[in-house]
Amino acid sequence: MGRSSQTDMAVLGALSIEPMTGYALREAIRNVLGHFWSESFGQIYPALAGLEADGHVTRQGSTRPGSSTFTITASGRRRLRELLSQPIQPVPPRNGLLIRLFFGHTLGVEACRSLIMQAREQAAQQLREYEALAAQTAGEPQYADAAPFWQLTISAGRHSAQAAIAWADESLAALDAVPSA
Amino acid sequence: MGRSSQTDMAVLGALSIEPMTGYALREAIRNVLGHFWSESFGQIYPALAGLEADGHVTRQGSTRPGSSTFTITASGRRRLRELLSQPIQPVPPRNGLLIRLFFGHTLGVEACRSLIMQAREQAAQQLREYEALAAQTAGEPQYADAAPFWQLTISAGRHSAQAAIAWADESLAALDAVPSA
DNA sequence: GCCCGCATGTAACTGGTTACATGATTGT
DNA sequence: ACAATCATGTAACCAGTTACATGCGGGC
Repeated sequence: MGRSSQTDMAVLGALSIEPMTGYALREAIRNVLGHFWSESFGQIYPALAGLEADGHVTRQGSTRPGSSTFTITASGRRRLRELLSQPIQPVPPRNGLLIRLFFGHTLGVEACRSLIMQAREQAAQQLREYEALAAQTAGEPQYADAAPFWQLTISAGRHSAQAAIAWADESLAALDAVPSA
Repeated sequence: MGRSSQTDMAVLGALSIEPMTGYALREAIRNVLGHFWSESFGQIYPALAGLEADGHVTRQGSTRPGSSTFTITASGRRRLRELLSQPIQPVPPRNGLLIRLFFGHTLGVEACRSLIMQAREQAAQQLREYEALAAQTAGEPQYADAAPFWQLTISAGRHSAQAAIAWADESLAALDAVPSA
């Protein structure tokens, strides 16, 4: 199978903004939703095929490779609203950084310090990307009614990156007080 | 199968603090690591069996149900250090809240507002739990050398919850400026 | 005697990733 | 001509969850 309502939601959502090929869809999900969502390659095409069978999307151009774009239908928009309204599926947490720090006494203070610095740099990098993204989003008048919502997601990323940086600085200072084995 | 080095890391880590039964292990992972890690029931026992076969843990008491506790061996501790030193496996993001907000124009302003308020309350609840946890951790002298590291993970949770609250408040204000369809 | 919590395990299923296979188009 | 990129798909595999099956021991 490899088709879940989660994937359907992302695919229909992307197509609700503009019609695309499957390939472009994959790029759009990576580049635009990438900061908070991901779909693997092998899910998008089966999802599109299923959505087409259900009449939620139609295929323009031939079935033959190289040219077909997918367009969302009215029933597809209805389905999208339905999917968006479903309760959020909680994801079981799996934070590779925090579990290593939790066992930091075993891992060693120096390794912990280096992990935290690494995390700090990643967050700083993300922060720069969010700033760029915010500016870019503000400058595209054709998506005026969706833009405020996009800004919410960018703002979430910014807050979380800033929190990560503040935490990292605090933590590095705290580690200085720990006897380094 | 159902056995990954990730699970081994969590199991060995927990047993490095004190010997436990498989059942207690599950509880410990849920209650103590729960804020940033999870292992499902069906993974723990196969992992224990595998670790026993590899000589990383030993079983005290009989094989018969009801009484055996697992203890980490010297080779288990070595293996744990090895696992903790491995590069962090990046988890593909799947944020159910942000993807709904991204398509907020389709979902509707009111539904978005309600999702954000929900998220805010969850974060506030978590914040209270972290405060309690921090106090509790500080008051247990037998784990004195591990406690500073545990505080790091609690601090991470606190920062992230605080960021979520600040973001939610900002976002609710921003939504007031959006024409409510 | 019965139910509940502790304890150990297995089997089936699902969701998701990776790698593979194929071919068209475009630019150098 | 050759490489890179666009494009569509499938098959095999893996990780993780859920539900099921079983039994002991203690309290009501």
